Order: sequence, then C-alpha cells, then structure tokens
Amino acid sequence: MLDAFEALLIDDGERAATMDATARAAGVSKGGLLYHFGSKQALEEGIIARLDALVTADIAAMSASPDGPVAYFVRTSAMTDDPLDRAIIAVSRLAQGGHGTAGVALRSVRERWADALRPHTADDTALDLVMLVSDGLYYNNALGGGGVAGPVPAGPAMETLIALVERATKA
Amino acid sequence: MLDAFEALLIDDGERAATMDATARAAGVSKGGLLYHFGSKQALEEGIIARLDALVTADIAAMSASPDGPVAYFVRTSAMTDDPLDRAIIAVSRLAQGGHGTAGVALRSVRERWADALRPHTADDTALDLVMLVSDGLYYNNALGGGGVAGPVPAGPAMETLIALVERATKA
DNA sequence: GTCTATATAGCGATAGAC
DNA sequence: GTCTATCGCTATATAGAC
Repeated sequence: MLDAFEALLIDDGERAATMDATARAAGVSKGGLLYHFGSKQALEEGIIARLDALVTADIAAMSASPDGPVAYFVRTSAMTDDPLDRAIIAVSRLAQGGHGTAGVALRSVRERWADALRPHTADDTALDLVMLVSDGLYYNNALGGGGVAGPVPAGPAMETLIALVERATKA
Repeated sequence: MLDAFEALLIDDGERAATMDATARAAGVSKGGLLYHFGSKQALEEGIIARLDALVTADIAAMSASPDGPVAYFVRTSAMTDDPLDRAIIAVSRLAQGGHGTAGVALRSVRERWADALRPHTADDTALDLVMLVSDGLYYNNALGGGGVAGPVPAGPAMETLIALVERATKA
C-alpha cells in the first residue's frame, strides 16, 4: 500500500494520490486501506518513516564506499528507480503540497547527509557545492514526472561531472 | 489576483491555493475572480506566462552583468523575495502537484538559461555544474515554505561559493 | 480483515440579481 | 464588474454487514 501511494505521488503528483486511487492501485477497497492506515496523515507518515530508514542505510553505505563518499553521494543522487530516491521524490511532493512535517523531514535528511560528508570536503564552501549539486539532481528528477528523461547527466557525462566536483571540493 | 495566487502557492502549497482562498486573499469574491480568470487553469497559465516574461528580462540582465553571467546566475538563484524567484517557486509547486504544462514551462525556462550560459563555461560538464548548483539553490528555497531561513549560503558564504564555482567552470 | 454503503465537507464552475 | 446562491463532483472518513 505504501508502494502504491509512493508511485502515485511520483507519477501523478500529490493531487492525484488520494485514498481512493491508492486503494485501487494496491488492489484493495477504500475501507480496507483505512483499516491499516487510519487516516491519510498516517499514510504520509508511513512514507516519511520509510525515507528515514532508507537514509540511515544509505549513509552507512556511503561512508563505506570504495570510491569515497562524495563520488558515491553525487552518483546516487541521479538515480530514479532506486527505493531511496523514489522515497525522497515522494516526500518532496508532499512537502510542496503544503505538508509541514514532510518539509521538516527533508531538511533533517539533508542535514544528516551533510554531517556525514563534512569530514570529506575541504571546507564549508566545498560542502555547500556538493550538497547543492545533489539537490539540483534531485530537483531535476522530481520534475521528470511522467518518466520523461530529464536533463540530468548520465553515464560518462556523470562520471566527468563527479570528477569535476571532486577536484573542486576534495579535502 | 495573480499575486495572491502566487503567495498562496508559495506559503501554503498547491493544495491550499484554491479559487476560494485566492479570491479571499485578493479581496474579491469567487465570482469576481472568475470574471477575470474563467477557470483555475487560466489562473495557472497566468503565472506561467508571468514567469516566462520575467525570465526573458532576467536573461537580458544576466548577459549584461558586469560580474559575468555565471556569477549573476548563481547569486540570483538564492533570492527569495525577488519576483522572478517567487514565480519559479510557484510554478514549481504547480509542477509537483501534477500539472504537466507547468513542468514543461520549467524545463523550457531552464533550457533558455543554459543556452545563455553555455558560451561562458569551459564545456558541457562545467555548464552542468553551474545549472545544478542553481537548481539546488531553488530547490532549497522551495522547501523553505513558511519563510524559515533555509540552509542556503548567504552573504560572504555565497560570494565564496560563487568564486569556487567560477574557478571550476570558467571558459 | 475486507467489503459496501453513507455522512460530511470543500472544490471548481454556473446562473442570475444588482 | 462584482456579488450571492447553488449545482455537481470528489475527497476523507465513518458505520456496519459479512
């Protein structure tokens, strides 16, 4: 059910992610959905909690990455089919729809990433640059909407970008 | 009326920017609002058209900036009270709400900026970096919501960031 | 647990008085 | 031009059968 809600948020926007549509996409009735999630807010808190857990796992993976955390961070910011990136985009949709708690959650997630990256960047300006490039990648993915390929660099272009960012920010 | 609609989108999200709320904020009745804008879609097209006009003016100003277009572009991407930046955030809210035309408009705007900046960057990777930093700044401003100060660098920190970006991307 | 009603409220849009 | 009143639709949520 959370998967269905998430997919609706990503593919059709916040407005279309109704209880009715979520229930239909999950293959249950509205009543059945509301038995598990007593309100729409509970559904929203569900994907926020999922995002939090995925970020915790990602920060662990990032810190252990053989490439170095910065390369890992930038590279994975451009993925679209990853569960983590889907969770971020879904929560971002909620935040832009006016849900305050979603915005707070996104800011907290960003801060956790920044804390993990700070030791690997030359100074605060370098950290700002890395974070902003990542934010930019997410923003463009979020605008993708109907699965249309966005202007985000991919493949070799992405590797060149990572090299440029690393050169500019290396501790 | 467009101002009221824009302010509601920015401050309270797409969900709260209803015809009713817009009319109330503009000091007219729903009927009065619908006399000027025959539908909600007309209201949305109104701010999209306004965004387009503001971007045209901004690209002209950017190209003539004494600092150079890249510095101008990054610096002005972090403003929040500027009419242009407010228009971008408002249209971005619409896009994330599922309005396809708003997403198309944002992509077109981004492409126009990229075309104007391309001659001033070393290569396509450098251009990507500049665009992504700008996108990241907008994204963070968009998450600001209720006017809370975001994690966007300001003042001297912004100037240092601009210097770093210019060093990394100069043609 | 999952379903089919149904209650309640808010949205966009129309009609017609003034 | 601007208003009030109202229609038709859809959203969230509840009640109760199975």
